[in-house]
Order: sequence, then C-alpha cells, then structure tokens
Amino acid sequence: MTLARVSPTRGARPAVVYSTLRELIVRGQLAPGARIVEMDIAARLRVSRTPVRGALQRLQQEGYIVHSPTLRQSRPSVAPLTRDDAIELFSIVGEIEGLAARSAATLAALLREKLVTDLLAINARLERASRTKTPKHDLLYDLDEQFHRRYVDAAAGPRLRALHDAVKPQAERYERLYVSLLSRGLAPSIREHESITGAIRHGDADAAQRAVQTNWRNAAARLGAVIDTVGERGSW
Amino acid sequence: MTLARVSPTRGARPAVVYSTLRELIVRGQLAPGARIVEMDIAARLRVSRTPVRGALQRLQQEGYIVHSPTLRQSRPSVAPLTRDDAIELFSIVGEIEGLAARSAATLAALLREKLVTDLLAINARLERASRTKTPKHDLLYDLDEQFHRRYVDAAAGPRLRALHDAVKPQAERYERLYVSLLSRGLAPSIREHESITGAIRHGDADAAQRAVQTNWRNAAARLGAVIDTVGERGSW
DNA sequence: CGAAGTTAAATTGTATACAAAATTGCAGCC
DNA sequence: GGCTGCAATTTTGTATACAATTTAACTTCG
Repeated sequence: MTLARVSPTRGARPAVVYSTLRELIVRGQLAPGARIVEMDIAARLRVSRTPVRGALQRLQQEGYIVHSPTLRQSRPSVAPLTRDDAIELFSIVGEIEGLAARSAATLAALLREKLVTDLLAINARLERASRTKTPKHDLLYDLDEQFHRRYVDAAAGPRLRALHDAVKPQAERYERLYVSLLSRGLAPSIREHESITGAIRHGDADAAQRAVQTNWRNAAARLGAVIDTVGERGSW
Repeated sequence: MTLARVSPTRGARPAVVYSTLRELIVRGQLAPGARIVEMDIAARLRVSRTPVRGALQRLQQEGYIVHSPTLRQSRPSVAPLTRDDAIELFSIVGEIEGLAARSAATLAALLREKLVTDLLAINARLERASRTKTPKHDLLYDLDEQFHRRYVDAAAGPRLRALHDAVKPQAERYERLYVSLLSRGLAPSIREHESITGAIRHGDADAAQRAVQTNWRNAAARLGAVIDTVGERGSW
C-alpha cells in the first residue's frame, strides 16, 4: 500500500490527511484494530505532526478511531467492526435520513416531482444492476448511496447534512466489508426504496420518515445476521 | 467575566479548554458572532496554543464555532443563533432522543418499571416547579434536562450517547436565551412528557419514539414563535 | 475631504524542539 | 521456565519559533 504524497496549499493539509486516512479505513486497508502512529502518517504524507493531529482528532470524534487519552492502556487505533455497533450505527443513519425524507415530503410540488423522478431512475438502475448474474459490488453500493443522498441533499438543512456527512461514511465500512454476502438479499431493499419514493411523491411526511427508518432497520438486521455467521473484525 | 485559570495534569488540557469555552458559549458570555482568537484564549487560560487548537477544532465540528478555513473573509467566531438553525437543531435532538426512547420501550420489564417511576417523579417535580408564581428558570431547565437524560442514559448505546452529548448542549444555547419567554408555555410540554412515559411503560416502541419527536417538534415551533418576536442573535 | 495604495500589525497554519508518559525488551532472580 | 523490576525506546502532549496570509491603519494623491 502506498499513500499519496501530499504537499498541498497552506490550509488544506489537515483536510487532505483526513480524507486520505478515512478512505484507507473505510476501504479496510487500515484494518480494524490497527495502531495509529502520528509520526508514521506524518512521514508518509510528508507533513508535520500538526496537521496530522487535527485529522486524527476529527477521525476520532467521528468514530473511525478510538482513543481515550485519560484512560490508561488505550492508545489510538482503528475502531473495530462489531455487530452491536453496526446495528446502532444503522439506526442512527436511519434517523438522520428519515428526518431528511420527512422534509423531502414537504418540499414544493415542482421540486418534489423532479426528486421523485430521479429516485425512480436510480432505483430502476439498481434493480437492473442487481438482476445481472455477477453483480458489480461497487456499482450496487454506489447506486444505493446515490439514492439516499439524492433526497438528503434535496431537503436536509446544513446541520443535518453535516451530521449525515460525518455519520454515513462509517456505515460504508460495514457495507463494503459484507457487501459480497449482502448483494443476494437486495430485492427487499429495492422494494423498500419504492415505499420511500411513493411516500415522498404523495407528500406524506410521516410515511416517508417511517419508510426510511424501516429500510435501515431491516438493513441492520440483514447485516447483523451476516456478521453473526462470518464474525466480527478487530474486536477481541 | 473571569476565566478559570487551569494548569491541569498533562493530557487533560484540551478537555478543560473545551468545556470552559463551551460553557461560556452556552451561557452566552461569549456572545454569538464574537471573534475567537487562539492567542487570547491561550493567554487567559495559561496554556499554549496547541491544546487550544484541539478544543477549538472540536467546538467547530460540533457547531459552536463557525470557521471555513478555505473561504476568505471567514475567521473563527461564535456561531449565531437563528430561527432556522434552532428548528433544525431541535428536530435532530428529537430524532436522537426519539431513538433512545424507542430502545427504552423495549428494555426488560424490571428496568423499565424503575425508569418509568423516575420519569414520573421528575415530571411531577417539573409540574410543581412550573406552577409556582415566579418559576426558577434554572430549575425548570434542569428538570426538563433530567427527564430526557434519564431515558437516554438508560437505553442509548455508546454511539448514540456520544451523538447526544455532542448535539444536545447546543439546544441549551437556545433554551437559556429564550427560557424566560418560554416558561409560560410549559404546560403542553409536561403533558407531552406524560405521553412519552406512558408509551415506555406499555412497551410501545413506535409510540415512544413518536411522542418524543412530537415533543421536540412542538418545542421547536414554540421557540420559533418566540424568536420571531424578539429577533435573532449574532446574525446580520 | 474621500479613496486607493502601501505598509505595518495581528492572526492563523505549519514545523519542530522538548518533556512526560507508557510500552517493550531484557536481565536477574525465584 | 516464568515472573518481576529496571532501563531504553517509542510515542504522545505541550510549548514555541517561524512563515504566510489576512486585517488594519496610515499616508498620499485626486
């Protein structure tokens, strides 16, 4: 594995370090449980420890890294992937996106029509992609991601979007890890997407919110079952 | 205003700076829109800029401070208090606490009984406090806070609790600012607390979640009306 | 007297030096 | 052979020095 050499303009270094590390963690190249050493990262990215510290702190606050500076016996390491955490995390994502869907259902009719059209198109592509004999996992993931981001971007306020940006990528850690085993059970998810789209189309805020929450609760249950069979990563 | 002089044990400095500043912002002593200067804070707290930077970064990520390092014309300052932000923030708190209430409703019967007893007691005290001729605002705030924290602590997982700890105190900024005008309309809130308690008692997860979300949506509406009459702070 | 350009001050971003703490490895002892 | 205690190394926490950029103030010209 080679890290990209960054020598960016002043003021952007922490952001570059952050997204580089986050990508490594999300994609699993930095494995759950792996120790994080400031010096190493700084050396590899040709930056001083100062911007690295900023990036690490943010990663820790968002849950990619666990740290506990006051407690002994705990130095920074990549957060493990556990069944309980997955279920809690998916519930939270469901709430955040559920709230966005609620707002989406109360958008002006014109905006809402455009939104519904897009959602239908994305979901159709998702269905087509899932029907192929050897589905491309990256494509399936991207389309599901697109579907949800479409209505979040359309309706969420700045605060909710910030929360979404901070929390959602963490679900990607689980999705990427177990997607190969999940792609079979994609049919119910596509059905659930239709419920969401329908509720938004009819302007039923409560139903839209509930549909999204249901979608994520079911996804959590499906993922939980998979984790139970193949085991957790990075926690022992 | 005098800041506490901190010279704490190694490793705790950023946390002390963080909570000191957060308290100042929440209580309004650091007014919305006020500029934040690293050197000043470091000097006043007898610390170097390094721990201050850590604290500021966290405060920014949580929304107490706005920053935009890439954009010109934008140096760190205390986040303003606006009507739209209040409504969005309250919705988010409602989702987080709603999710906790949902879990609370599915707790084991024994734990749930104890929880319900406590909630009833807190709400009774809240009602009594609100009936007095000159209600103590701090007391009213504390009791409402206690009520919600009771079921969050009882049922939320580590992730949800972290989110709650990061988001909830920001609502306090609004509550403290406008509490004097809100305390009159406390009766409906007490009624809503009863619905929450009832749903948890009966183990109805959906109803519990809905009741909490309703409570916060109504609170947002009440607060929004107040802000409309007395104006926003720190945004111009 | 006002406006624009230029210079000085202030403030943040970055790097690095130093100190404290902890982990690891090793040696000696039971 | 394993365990305990000590020492050396690693690693993080803190402070500070320096650089770059922005903000402001002042001067000069119209």
